[in-house]
Amino acid sequence: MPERVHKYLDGGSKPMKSATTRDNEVTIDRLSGSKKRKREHIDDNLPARPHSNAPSSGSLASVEGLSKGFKPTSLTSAKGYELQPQLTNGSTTQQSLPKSRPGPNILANQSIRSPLKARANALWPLRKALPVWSHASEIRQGLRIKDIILLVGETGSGKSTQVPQILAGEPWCKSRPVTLENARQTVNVGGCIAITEPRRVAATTLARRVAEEMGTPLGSSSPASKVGYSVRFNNSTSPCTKIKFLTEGMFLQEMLRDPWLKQYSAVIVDEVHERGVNVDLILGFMRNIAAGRLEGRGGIPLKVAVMSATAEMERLGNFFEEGYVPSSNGVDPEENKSDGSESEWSGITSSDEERGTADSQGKQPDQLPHINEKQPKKSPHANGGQSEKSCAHVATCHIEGRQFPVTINYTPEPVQDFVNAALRTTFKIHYQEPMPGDVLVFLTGQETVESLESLVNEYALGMSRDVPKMLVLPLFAALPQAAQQRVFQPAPPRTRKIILATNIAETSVTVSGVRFVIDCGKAKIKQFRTRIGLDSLLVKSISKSAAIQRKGRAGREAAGQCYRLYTEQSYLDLEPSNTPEILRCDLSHAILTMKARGIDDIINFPFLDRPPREALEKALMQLYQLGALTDTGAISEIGQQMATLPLTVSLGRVLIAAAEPELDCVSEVIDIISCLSVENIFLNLTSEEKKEEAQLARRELYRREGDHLTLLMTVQAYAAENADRKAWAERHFVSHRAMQAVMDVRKQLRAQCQQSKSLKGKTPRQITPELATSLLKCFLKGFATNSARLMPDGSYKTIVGNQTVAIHPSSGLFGKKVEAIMYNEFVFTTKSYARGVSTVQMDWIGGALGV
DNA sequence: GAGCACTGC
Repeated sequence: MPERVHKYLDGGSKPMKSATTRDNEVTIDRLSGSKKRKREHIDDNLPARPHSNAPSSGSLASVEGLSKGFKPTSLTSAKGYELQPQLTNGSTTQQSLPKSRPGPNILANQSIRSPLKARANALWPLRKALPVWSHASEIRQGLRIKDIILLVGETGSGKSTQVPQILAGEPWCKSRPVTLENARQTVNVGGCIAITEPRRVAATTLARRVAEEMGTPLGSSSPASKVGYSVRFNNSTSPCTKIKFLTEGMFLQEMLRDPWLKQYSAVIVDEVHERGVNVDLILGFMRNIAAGRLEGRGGIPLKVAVMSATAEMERLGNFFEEGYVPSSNGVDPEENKSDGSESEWSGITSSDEERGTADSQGKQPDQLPHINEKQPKKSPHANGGQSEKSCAHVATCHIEGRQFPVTINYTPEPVQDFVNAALRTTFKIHYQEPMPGDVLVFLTGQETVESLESLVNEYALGMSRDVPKMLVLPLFAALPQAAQQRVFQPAPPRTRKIILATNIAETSVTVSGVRFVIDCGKAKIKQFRTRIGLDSLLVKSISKSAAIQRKGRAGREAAGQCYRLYTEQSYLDLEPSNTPEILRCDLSHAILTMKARGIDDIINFPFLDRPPREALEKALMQLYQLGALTDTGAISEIGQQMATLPLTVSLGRVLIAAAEPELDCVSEVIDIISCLSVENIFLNLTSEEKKEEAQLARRELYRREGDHLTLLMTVQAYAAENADRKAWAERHFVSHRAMQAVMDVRKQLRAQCQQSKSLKGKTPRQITPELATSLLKCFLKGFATNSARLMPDGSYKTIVGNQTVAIHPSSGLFGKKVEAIMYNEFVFTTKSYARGVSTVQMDWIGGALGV
């Protein structure tokens, strides 16, 4: 049953009328009722096209002044904190104080001496009003008694900023000297709290905010700073850091140096519901440490807080409880009896095992025999046994969020063309809903965003002059930074912003001012097919939790509305949550990460969601072939080196090979690898004219050996440009933003290779054919299995697997026929493509494969 | 003659 929409102007008595609708009641079923119609048709909800003669009848009473209360928008992080202009240079929080912020008079005397403290005091009432504060003692108490707490907190509960501060003053949160079992030396354990975040912006903005709230300088700006952060390319901590925000990747990197996390008393794992690969690894490591013997920490417990926005409490709870269950085999009898709780937990364990098996069977019909999940635990640590036997090891706490209600509208019939449906809904909202209130449309990709953009703009030209204007703003990751920023700028008066976004707006970016969300119900999702080593990127239905997340974007500042361009039944049929990334990606990097941190038995690692055995074995095999693992499956010296590199396993292997004396091309390989690990550096041009122009401009960069050498030429030319690199990039139709990222990665890799002595300071060399050959042979050390040969019919077939593969049109070798090719990526879109392609000789491939 | 959602070290 479609919801009827009655909307009236703020404070006005007249119904808001659509310029072309006949009455003030509009049902959304018009959306689908006209699905067969061509877009050219002038729908009831659409204004006349400019070239059409249809008069735009109807009037909008008193639209003047509707935008009066319009709230200027600002760039906010995923956490909703305003990003101050000084964001990137990261200092002087006091300068970024908005002048309008009322300072409390009672603190006036202090504020003269310490602006930091004054600011902190001013923020105090805001903090106290956060929903999380009513749970502060519950959280403290939970972690005093137990070592693990699960916090489910909806958006706006304040958990990411407050929980670290709530815990920082706890008696267990201090540095203590201990003597380790095997070593005689005394080390300090604990004192600091780590908070992991999936994204860099979140880590830096949260750190800045918490520093402000605590009245302490941020990070490395002062040796007395208590709050810091650590993200790639930017580490800002002090000797006094007590609370440290890290990206998940950085945290795993720290674990490489210290698997026992000795500097930390607690680890807070934030945004667990997003379920990236890294967070799954962290959860497994945390379970092993928290429930283990803590021998590497001198017996001092590691407190763990797991924070999630969705209530997967039960699963997470079971997951951690299982860590304490002594496995029935391989455990000392003496230790077994020390814990009487085994039988109590067996119920939880088996039910979870059943569910886990059922889950995986849904996707993989012929599953291998069930693998025992339980780690062979030697004994629960000291705290576990002494508290009440009936009490579990995991505390839980539910924190309510702060979200305004959002009305949901479904279509009565399935929608075929969601771009068309989104177009109609956008105008329907624009005509019927009062200002202010921006519209956020979730689409699948650049293509759908751009096509809706031109459609909306086209129809908007035909709107009556009484109607507020529309400002259409595309938003996707590949969009140049300046264009992305437009989304955050306030709209001109009497203008409604229509933001057309990919799922970048679901988590990474928050736009304020949005009161209407249109959700097409689809997204592009990447899936790795283990058997053929192929990555595919396909449009799929989103999950229920993603639909809820999208809906929530309408209710952040006021009550809002969400228009789902699908039926209620389709919503009910959606998968409950996103498939965790670990079940749909290449596992080689994850496994190398585990091996390098001392996990020998991958099959028995505690995965929250266990990848199919086939995927694990495939990844182990790849690592073995690359020389990262020995015959026994232990990590090799090469594997250890690879794990420290911020690269995929294949690229890491190439970089290590480059230092071999007979190849000796580290500097050049770094240049190429930096490009391959960054988004496309060549601008995607749409018009034929521009394309030809670009081809001409890039001619001096082009190398006939293929894309690898072309990238090298480009980096060298860019790096040699000392006058104006931006202008250079523009002249050559190269993305300046991408090149800046390339230079960051290049700098990091060069520093790392200088440290390991594999890179000696050398000036750039002339790229001779001999050097080119060395480089390509070097890349084959990591990519021999990514190679294909030319068949008599002119197609290419992969050497391993005999799959047909075509050279991607973005490659310089597109349409060329050569003996054999090596490629960086094997992707499926409309068909199987090789991207990042160079020509190689068959005997090189044979040599690299060891045939 | 195609087209790439989004993170991260």
